Amino acid sequence: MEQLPNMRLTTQRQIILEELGKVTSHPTANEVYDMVRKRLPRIGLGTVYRNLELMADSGIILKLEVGGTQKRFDATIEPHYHIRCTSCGKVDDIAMEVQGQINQAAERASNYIILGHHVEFSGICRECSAETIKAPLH
Amino acid sequence: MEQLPNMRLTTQRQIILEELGKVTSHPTANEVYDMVRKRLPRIGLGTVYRNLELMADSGIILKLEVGGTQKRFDATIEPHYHIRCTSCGKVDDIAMEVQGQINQAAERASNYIILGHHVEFSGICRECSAETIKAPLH
DNA sequence: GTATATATGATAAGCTTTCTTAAATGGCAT
DNA sequence: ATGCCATTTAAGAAAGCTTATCATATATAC
Repeated sequence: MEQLPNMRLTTQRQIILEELGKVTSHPTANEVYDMVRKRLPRIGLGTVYRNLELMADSGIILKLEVGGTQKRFDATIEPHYHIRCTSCGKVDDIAMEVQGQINQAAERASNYIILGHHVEFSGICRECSAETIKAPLH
Repeated sequence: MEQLPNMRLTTQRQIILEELGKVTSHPTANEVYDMVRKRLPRIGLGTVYRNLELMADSGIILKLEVGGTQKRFDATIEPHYHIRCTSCGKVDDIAMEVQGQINQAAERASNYIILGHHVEFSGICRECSAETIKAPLH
């Protein structure tokens, strides 16, 4: 989780970071790839993955290991929780207080040195619950 | 998350469930495959994946969507939190109280119908922290 | 300017899900 | 019970997502 001393700020990295910062959604690696490719058409998907991973390790961005098929990335690194719609798969930030005190509880309840925690809620978003009401007989 | 009415208890399903119940670790799909194959040598890896997924959807078992490369499965379905060692990747249960009240906080802070939540702590397990002390110059 | 370290893009490999086909099961009317 | 049909399942193949590997290119340090 530390900034590596010899990490260069390449064009690719800069543009990946910029594009990720433009959106408030939590794009998948492939979505980032699509955004970046408009400005760097010759970039490889592997480079996008490698750099998202590296930046997540350095703490510059957040990698969301949430439910669902694909992993997602977030330019906002202030600790915050997420909620995923089990119906459409969308992931939103949730504006609630981070429960810092549960780290101490975890420290007491385990043999681990606690580094942090992440909470993911699951639920049904407003759009999907509206869908369900409109078309309940599918 | 509901038990499907027409879900058969096939031999494959029964043995997958039995083998998963035998261990307290949180095996990956491939580890379950290895265990099951000793009793059903002709079972396909796809069948193991499909059935673990199906049983997780039905609520019979738990699918841990935690960090790391591979997903893990757990026969214990009572709500509980997990902790993952960032050094060796091991996942343990953590014996602390489930914070049910944060679901209400999440309900207030979002437009979602909250179904539940999961907490994953990250930390360094005792074995790995001992390693680090013994060999700090790697 | 040269040596060294790091990054890129292409490719391969690993993990997981989805699709297809064939077999098995359960219900229902003989 | 027997046969028929619709549904469910397994297995294997294929496709999708992610990570690792490799040769080449690029940037940094001296």
